[in-house]
Amino acid sequence: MQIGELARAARCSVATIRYYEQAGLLPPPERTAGNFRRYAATHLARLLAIRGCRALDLSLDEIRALLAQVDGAAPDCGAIDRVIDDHLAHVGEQIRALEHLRGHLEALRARCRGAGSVEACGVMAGLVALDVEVRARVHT
Amino acid sequence: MQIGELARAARCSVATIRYYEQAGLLPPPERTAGNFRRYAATHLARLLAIRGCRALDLSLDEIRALLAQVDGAAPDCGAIDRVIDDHLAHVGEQIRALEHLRGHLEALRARCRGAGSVEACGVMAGLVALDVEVRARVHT
DNA sequence: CCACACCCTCGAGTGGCTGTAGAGTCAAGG
DNA sequence: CCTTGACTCTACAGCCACTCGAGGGTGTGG
Repeated sequence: MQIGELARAARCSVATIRYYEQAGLLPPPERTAGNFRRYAATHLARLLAIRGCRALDLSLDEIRALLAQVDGAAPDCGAIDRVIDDHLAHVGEQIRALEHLRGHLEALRARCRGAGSVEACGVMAGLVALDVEVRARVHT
Repeated sequence: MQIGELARAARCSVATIRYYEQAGLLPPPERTAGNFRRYAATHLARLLAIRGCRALDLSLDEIRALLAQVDGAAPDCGAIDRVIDDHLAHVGEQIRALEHLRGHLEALRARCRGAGSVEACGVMAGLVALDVEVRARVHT
């Protein structure tokens, strides 16, 4: 299987696959005489797992840790669960933060009902007075 | 007011202020004889508005558009509201996506209740079979 | 031999900052 | 006058998870 076929099978771009290889997530495959990458079924399985993790919004670092567990001498199911649990907590936090944010936005929106001029509207004034934490980056 | 004082007043870093200036969000202030930036009250108001927008997770591009409206000859309150509305829709979408994600994570988590070995656990198998769209980037 | 689809590497760009290096400014205290 | 220390300046590199482009090579069908 060459890279384009693998990309189609995993529904990601060719560039992404090469990036994962360089990032140490996907082991370097054999090469043909013409220096093309030639992948085996194991590569597809691993790539699908990586894409599955990405779909769950795990960072590449978290995925690396997971894969290291799987590859390790004594793979531990508990460690995997811990990553999932941590991530679940993290996602819950993000949802809460966004809902908080939505509340602020709605309150701000309610200040203006087509007043016309910016001064009469009050949205800008509301922005200046906003005292919310700037939202935490997704992965930190 | 020099930059450190402004940073404390707006609760952001000095580097962030310089970055906003370079990004064209904050107008370049006067300079002292020693080349230090000297800010006026108008700068603080504008910076607070920018930080308010960032707290609402507006992108710098969106903020630029908002400020251009405010600065323009015929500032239009409707245009401002449209930005807020668009962003509200966007935030709603993000929340929905995250809740969807949480569902998947919980389902995956339920596959393992401390089975012990990775093979028995089934989380990895679930990952490979996951067929979710990789989550859309926040600003695209 | 040519067209065409595919592949290769390398480097730069994205957003919204943060951090570092190396130098300059300024007020207070000795 | 000199030093100390807090503050400031510019310029550049790094973060994440890719994406895009340039400039070339490979492989297959006509």
